Amino acid sequence: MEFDKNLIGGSTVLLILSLLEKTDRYGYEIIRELELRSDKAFQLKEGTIYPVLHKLENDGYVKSYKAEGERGRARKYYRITENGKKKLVKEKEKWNKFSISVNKVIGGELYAFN
Amino acid sequence: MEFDKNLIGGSTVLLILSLLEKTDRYGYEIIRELELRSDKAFQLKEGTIYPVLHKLENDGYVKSYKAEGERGRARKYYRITENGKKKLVKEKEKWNKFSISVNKVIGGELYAFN
DNA sequence: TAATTATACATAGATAATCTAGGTATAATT
DNA sequence: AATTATACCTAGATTATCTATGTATAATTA
Repeated sequence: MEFDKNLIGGSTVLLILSLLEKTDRYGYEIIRELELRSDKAFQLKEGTIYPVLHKLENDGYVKSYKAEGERGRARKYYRITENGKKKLVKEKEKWNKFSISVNKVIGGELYAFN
Repeated sequence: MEFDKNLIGGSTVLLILSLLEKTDRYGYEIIRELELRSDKAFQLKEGTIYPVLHKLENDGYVKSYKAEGERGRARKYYRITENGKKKLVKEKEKWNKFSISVNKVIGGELYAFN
């Protein structure tokens, strides 16, 4: 496949970086946000998201910092880096090519944002 | 995730059944056809496609039969079954929900068939 | 005519993404 | 005091795809 598993097997990197593009967020929040925005289609597990965030930080695409929340335990916020923004552009391009290709094969409906 | 890995990790089942919906095909042909239709975006390996076809047959979604080709070794054609057609409908629905959700999260462009 | 190439099928083991299942820590609610 | 919600973390299981290799047949090339 031309698409690596980060996209096909997992669009998680694309989704996480997309959220971080607009504002800093913490892991737990990302899960809730994805659930909300996707109408419950995305229900990422904590066991999925935290290792991905660690890898993203390790790869230099995001940078974390600690901050207190109103409730519960202290939060670890993630901010997208310049490299992360470049990565996001590439991931979006891959997703576009991938989804267009799938639609070509399966018959090609039209999908609008709403 | 609501989407099982057959879709997220692999849209192969969706792609293969979509091709078989129109006409019977053999494995090697499916690889070439996907490559062609996707403008080289999909370049499935034989090590991927044959095990998937075997599983699809085992699950009753396709049925195979032998036939001679013009060149090379004898071909093994696959025909989609009634259960396979039902499966395809579900896989398409999942793909639609998935791609719409991704587009909502990443900003929502519009993707047309062409 | 011998070697190579293209076609065509097949499988074992490696790799990697996600999930399961457990754990820790803190504050609010019951 | 116990439970619930928030918030983080990781080890191991599961599974999809790829890598690598092998077999078989016919056409092409040297």
